Amino acid sequence: MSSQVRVRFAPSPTGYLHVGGARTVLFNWLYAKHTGGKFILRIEDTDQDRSTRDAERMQIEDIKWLGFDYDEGPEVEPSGSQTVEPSGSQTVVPSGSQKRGAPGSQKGGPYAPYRQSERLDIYATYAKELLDSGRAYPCFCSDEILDEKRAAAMRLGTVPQYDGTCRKITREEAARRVAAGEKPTMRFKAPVREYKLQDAVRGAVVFPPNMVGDFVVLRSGGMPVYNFCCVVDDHLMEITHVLRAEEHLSNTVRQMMLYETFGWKLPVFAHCSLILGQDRTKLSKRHGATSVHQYAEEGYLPEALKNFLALLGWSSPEHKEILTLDEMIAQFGLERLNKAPSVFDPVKLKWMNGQYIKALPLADVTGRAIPFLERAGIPAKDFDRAWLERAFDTIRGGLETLAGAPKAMEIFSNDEFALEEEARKVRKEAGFAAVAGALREGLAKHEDEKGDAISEAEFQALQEGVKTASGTKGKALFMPMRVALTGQTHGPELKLVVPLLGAKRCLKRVKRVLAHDSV
RNA sequence: GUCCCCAUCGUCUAGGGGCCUAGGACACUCCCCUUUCACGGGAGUAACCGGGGUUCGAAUCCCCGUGGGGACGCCA
Repeated sequence: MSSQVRVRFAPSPTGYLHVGGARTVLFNWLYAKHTGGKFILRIEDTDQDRSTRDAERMQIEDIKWLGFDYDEGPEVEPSGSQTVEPSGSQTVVPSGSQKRGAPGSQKGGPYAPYRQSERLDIYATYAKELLDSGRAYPCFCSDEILDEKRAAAMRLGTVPQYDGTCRKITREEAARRVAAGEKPTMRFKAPVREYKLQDAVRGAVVFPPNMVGDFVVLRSGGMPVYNFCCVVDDHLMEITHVLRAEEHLSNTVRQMMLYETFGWKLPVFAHCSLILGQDRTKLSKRHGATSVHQYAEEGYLPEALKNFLALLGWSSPEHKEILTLDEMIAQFGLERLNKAPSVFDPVKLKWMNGQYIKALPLADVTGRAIPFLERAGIPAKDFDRAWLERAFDTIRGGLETLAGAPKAMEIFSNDEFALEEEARKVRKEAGFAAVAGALREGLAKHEDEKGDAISEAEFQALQEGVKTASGTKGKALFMPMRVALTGQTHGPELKLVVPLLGAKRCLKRVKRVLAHDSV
């Protein structure tokens, strides 16, 4: 039980969830599922200027849209979910019968709260411990002086780091200055020695002595800072593996110092390579679409996005490209994490999304396309569902995103279509009138005798009639019919389109195209 | 600038001393299927950053160089 894997995703709620974050969630989540461990969501909102509840809500929404559930986190209802017992010391309470406040049933999970802004008293305790033991000290240096010194160090070609000026200040003097209204930060006395990290993806990483100076653990307002909270929380929440992006690699030495002074066991660190934009710099907003939300809106499927992201920095031991979630869970491991950074290729994502649109159960994808159709003014919700699915099935093969559905579905939804450029040329061709005319007669006759419904076979028979009546065949027969029926020179097979449209609408369309000026 | 990390087709990657005249996928080109478009199938173009070692043998191991990235915050 105590050896159970516990991983976490710890975003700062300062904006949407971006694809890099999404991949980090994915890897953590996969690892938890793979090992039968727990996946925890922790909100790192100690930067009060930038963190918002709105952003937090958005990120959680995106995480859920992607299909990730978490075992512990803010606002997780404890009943019904298999919440873990802290240190395995509690008895398991049957789900549903837990009382609020009972051990192991706190809101969100046994290590609640999961929002750092709600854990301030915890950090205060540990900060005090550092101060009392002389491992940290108040620092009264102003921003201006610090900035100046940093700039000077850069110019000199050394690592800009705090010079320890305030280490010399006595407790008495510090107390006096605080009483006088000064607001110090609290700095941790960084030990000067080499630190060796055994990283699960990088291998042995050596941080030389003097790599970092005394760093801030408490802001002047008393608010703790990332490196400090992260360590305290990971320890308290019994996180066993820290899977995060490489940008945190050099932070790790600071965190190791903290683990060391508190005498806490280090979790396993796994720093995966970054995702880069086309220009090979860290993927960011200026590279275009980078938020998960944006991809959702553009008609990408969460399955496709997950699959694509999984292959950025990880590869399947079976060398597969298209993997189901279950396959990913079964095959995921830290050993196959790639050290080299990878460039995000939106073209391949698109391709993969198309693969999923084609492969997912028809009823499922059709359902997901409906909002896109509705948004484009196609009242898909009102259509007969079976009919909609059949229609969607004829066009899904050509779709790369769901956002393309409205345009593709127009062939079925819009009887008042305008002729495309190429279609106009076809209409001007000599044989057009004969074919379209024969088609009109055939459709009128069908409607007269058999009504609106027209089967695939019936349409093909009708087509034979048009063929003989117009004396055309092949493309000369086929293109005019397509144009008269759809206004386009391409699209799904007519024998599939016509039965879906019905004789009546087909007739109406042909008549309209035949009346030149109307289109 | 300093420190850390990284280096296989344009991109994602396989490979971890002989199986490599380097495999797959996206993209691109061509062909086939198709009375359209797409889908699908087939073929093709295209890579081990450079230099030194180690070794009978290096894409693979070591060193140096070069290139790229990241970090150097009272951001995370």
